[in-house]
Amino acid sequence: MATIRDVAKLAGVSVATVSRVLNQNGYVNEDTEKRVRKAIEQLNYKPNEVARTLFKKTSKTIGLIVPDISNPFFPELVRAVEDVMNIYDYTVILCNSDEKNEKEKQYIEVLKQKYVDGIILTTTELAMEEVLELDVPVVILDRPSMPAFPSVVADNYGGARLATRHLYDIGCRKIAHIQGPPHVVNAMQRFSGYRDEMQSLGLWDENLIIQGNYQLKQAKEATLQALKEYQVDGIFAGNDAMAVGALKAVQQLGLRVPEDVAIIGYDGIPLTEMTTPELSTISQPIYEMGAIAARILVKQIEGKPLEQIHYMLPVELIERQSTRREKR
Amino acid sequence: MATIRDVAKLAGVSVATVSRVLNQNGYVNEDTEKRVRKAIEQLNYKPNEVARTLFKKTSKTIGLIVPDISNPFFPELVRAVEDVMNIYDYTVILCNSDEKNEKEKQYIEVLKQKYVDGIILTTTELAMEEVLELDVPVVILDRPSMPAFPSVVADNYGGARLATRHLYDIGCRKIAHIQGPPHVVNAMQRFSGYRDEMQSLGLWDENLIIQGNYQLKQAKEATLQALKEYQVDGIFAGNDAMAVGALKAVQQLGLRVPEDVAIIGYDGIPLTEMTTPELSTISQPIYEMGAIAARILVKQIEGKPLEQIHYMLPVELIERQSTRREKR
DNA sequence: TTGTTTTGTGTAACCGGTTACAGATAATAT
DNA sequence: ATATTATCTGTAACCGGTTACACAAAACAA
Repeated sequence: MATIRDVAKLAGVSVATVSRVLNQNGYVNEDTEKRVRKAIEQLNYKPNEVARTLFKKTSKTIGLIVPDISNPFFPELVRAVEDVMNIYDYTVILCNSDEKNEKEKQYIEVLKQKYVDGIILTTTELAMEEVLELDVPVVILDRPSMPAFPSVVADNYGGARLATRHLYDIGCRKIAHIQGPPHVVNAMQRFSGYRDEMQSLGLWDENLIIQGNYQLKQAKEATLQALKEYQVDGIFAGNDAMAVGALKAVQQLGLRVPEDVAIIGYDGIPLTEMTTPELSTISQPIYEMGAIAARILVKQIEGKPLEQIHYMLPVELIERQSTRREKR
Repeated sequence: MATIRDVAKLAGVSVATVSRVLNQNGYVNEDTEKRVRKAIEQLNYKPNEVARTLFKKTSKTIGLIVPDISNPFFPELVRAVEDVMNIYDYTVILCNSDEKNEKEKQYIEVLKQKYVDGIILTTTELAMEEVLELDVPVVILDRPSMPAFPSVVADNYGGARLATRHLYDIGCRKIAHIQGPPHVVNAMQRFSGYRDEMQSLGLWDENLIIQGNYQLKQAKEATLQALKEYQVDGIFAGNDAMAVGALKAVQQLGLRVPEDVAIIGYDGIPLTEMTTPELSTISQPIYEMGAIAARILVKQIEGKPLEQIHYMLPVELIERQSTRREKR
């Protein structure tokens, strides 16, 4: 691979001049520039990003830490981040934390050693001291955070109320909630929305809470159990995977969806359109969340002011077959 | 951030000695080493990976190019690669090529400039000169390649014959095939398997070929069309998303699955368990493919010999409700 | 006792860029 | 005509590691 010194020699100039041509700064005579460009062309010279990074302390790379890319919520998010970063000529290092603090810390350490210019974190319970110590711009994505860090989240609480209310509107009165892991903040926010709506409807009953751990299978089993013990005519699942689990449980018991039990999920992943019946859901603007996170990270990196630090994006009720029945 | 020189000063030694301690090579006196380690501890020193990379020309980073991470086949593959690379202390840069040659080339260029130690390519039709020019180890994943490059693929041809034969075995005689994009090699291999099996069964009829472009919606529309024009009692879809499309089309026409039309997909993504009825499919060992690709990339990087260059992994028929009926 | 090998450490060049600084020339102002 | 400023280019230090090489002391061999 040709180096800047090879180019300089071939063009008969110093490396400084070549560097000036490359970075389009400082003064360079037109003819000189032409010679340099020709040499670059001839040698098929590409500047070494690593050398550049070492000196400039900026790598045109960011880290993106997600719990698990194979969880269907994240691919679209990751795609959005990558798309936007690509526009700004940044490259994305993908890390799977499995929600484990230890793994997360290790990744952050490695990312810092590699001089990443910023980090987007989609994570639960990162000890905040760690993050505070970061000398790197950070954006917290999907998971609500401390006020100090820019963040992009969707309106979990409002979405949960919306979902619950929707079930009420179509006639459900025994509305169960399948809850995500207690240590995941957004799961708790969705639970709060459900609880508050149920209370204000005068329907609150804590027996109607089902633990699903954000997993299809666990949600299915827990729902089977719950349906045997309590009467239920509507289920609000904390995410779409669990909604599918609930759907399977209900169908397995020979009940009809939505006639006997209506079901609504949360997230709006493509999967909800693939079931039979298609699942109603609260759709989060997943791509937009990723894109915004990426954009505000770039702004921070470039030292530009953020006109807004916390983004709470609205969610949308998507009404499909699983809750479609005549309103009473 | 502390540098190696800070450590050296604090420990009262030269940078060379510190470097020796860090890399556990050369001779270092026990006491000296202790002093150095203490200094490292005190300063919370972490070596700068970039400086190291510049000198050693190895970055402990690899590039992973996929068509589109939000296509449900890839998250698991990516996860596998990341998991394995993580074990070997490599970091993964994720790139989405959208199957576009131009984007792919740009990524490869950037990756090279960043001194990645290797690249895993999941791509269709990269002009091979580009790859050949790579002075970086490469593994081709999922897409069959030229003999020169190590590759990991599943048995597309065999899987397609298996799927087709399965439909025959459960009694189907008018077996349609929903085909992926003609420029994608694995789509064509699956088609070949279908064709050969149909021919050997004496059932071949080219009217039974449906274009689905690997997309759910297109597959659904095309299937609706096809079902109106021809009689069909079995559908083999080139991937699972298209199988879902077919399922929706069949149900929309008021036909029963599997009684009137049996359906089988391809890939074995989690989605196939979420539909009603659950979809039979040809399951590829997705995680294993990714893991093997990562391992042979590491081997190449470390200069170890590969005991095998081309891996063709077996696929498996997963029989679920969409093809479950009494065999005749 | 002398020669050889092993152990331990430091100096300085190197990886491939960027840029502060200096010096030279050309253009413009006074 | 001289002072000032703008343009152009090169030298060398620097980013933060690694390692070839030199040298000294200790351990061992003859």
